[in-house]
Amino acid sequence: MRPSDPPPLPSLRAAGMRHTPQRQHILEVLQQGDHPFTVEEIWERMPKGRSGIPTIYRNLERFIAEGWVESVLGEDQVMRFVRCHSRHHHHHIQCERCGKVVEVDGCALGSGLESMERQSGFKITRHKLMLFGLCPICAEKER
Amino acid sequence: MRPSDPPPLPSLRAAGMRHTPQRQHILEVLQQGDHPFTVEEIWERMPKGRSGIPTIYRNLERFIAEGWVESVLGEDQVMRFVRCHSRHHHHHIQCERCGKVVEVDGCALGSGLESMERQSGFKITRHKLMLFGLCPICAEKER
DNA sequence: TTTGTTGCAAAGGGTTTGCAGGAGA
DNA sequence: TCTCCTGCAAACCCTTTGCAACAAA
Repeated sequence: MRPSDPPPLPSLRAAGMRHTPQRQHILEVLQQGDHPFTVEEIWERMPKGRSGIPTIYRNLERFIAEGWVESVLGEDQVMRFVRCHSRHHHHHIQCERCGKVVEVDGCALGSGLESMERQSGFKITRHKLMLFGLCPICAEKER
Repeated sequence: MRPSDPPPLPSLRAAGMRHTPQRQHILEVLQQGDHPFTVEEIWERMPKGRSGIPTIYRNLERFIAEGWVESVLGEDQVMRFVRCHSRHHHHHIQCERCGKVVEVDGCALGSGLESMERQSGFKITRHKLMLFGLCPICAEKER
């Protein structure tokens, strides 16, 4: 579990991007919230002067390409963006009550993949898994 | 594996819907193709007279509510719709080359879920998994 | 100074809504 | 006949594009 160990902000420079306040802010917003944000939510949280929506879209696209951010389509069919803590294979679990998201390293599928390959005859190359449930705090309240 | 055992067309009547040619056709299109279709692709395949796009959206929404159809967002960020063969828990595997989709009954996660629960502290209640790979035919060509 | 970035405005494109006419039962 | 359903057109809304001004290095 890694609910409270934010990774350092990635180096824009190292990824061949110029450092701009807008990029810094987008990453900070995603960094600080522990749940996915819509583009509009990110925009609302941008400091004074409020950057343009297109800037946010353009940068999210680059951050996703770098593996710093991931997009998830919620049940409400709205696209949201989360900061990826790990660059390795991982999955996100979102709390259905408070929206909090944590990352789980590694893959839950394991031998399940082989069984699905046998069943289907397919050679499985990649997958996208989104998990939903109750975080420890909300689970406690539920009882 | 169940690539070629289409379920009977569901009973519109039993679901409280009137039987209309449009509904029949939408279900038939999804039934016959073994891969997800965009709304436009369904529309192109509608017999003579071509129904309206809104009709397709409205009906897909109802079919999804009935569990007859599932929506999947492809890697190209386009929404597609597939016929669900099973009403039980299942996953779809899509061939990255030919687009064919098959269903795998049951769940590949199994004990992986418990491990993720332990790791995260979350109580996992549901998940959405999309698998990609190569179908037997395309895998053969690949070699 | 050079070139990548931003912001604005407008275009784009998929999806939804309102409403009157039409079809199922 | 009574509703439900469809089709059209328009509205919506999220996302992308073009372009000139701006700022990082």
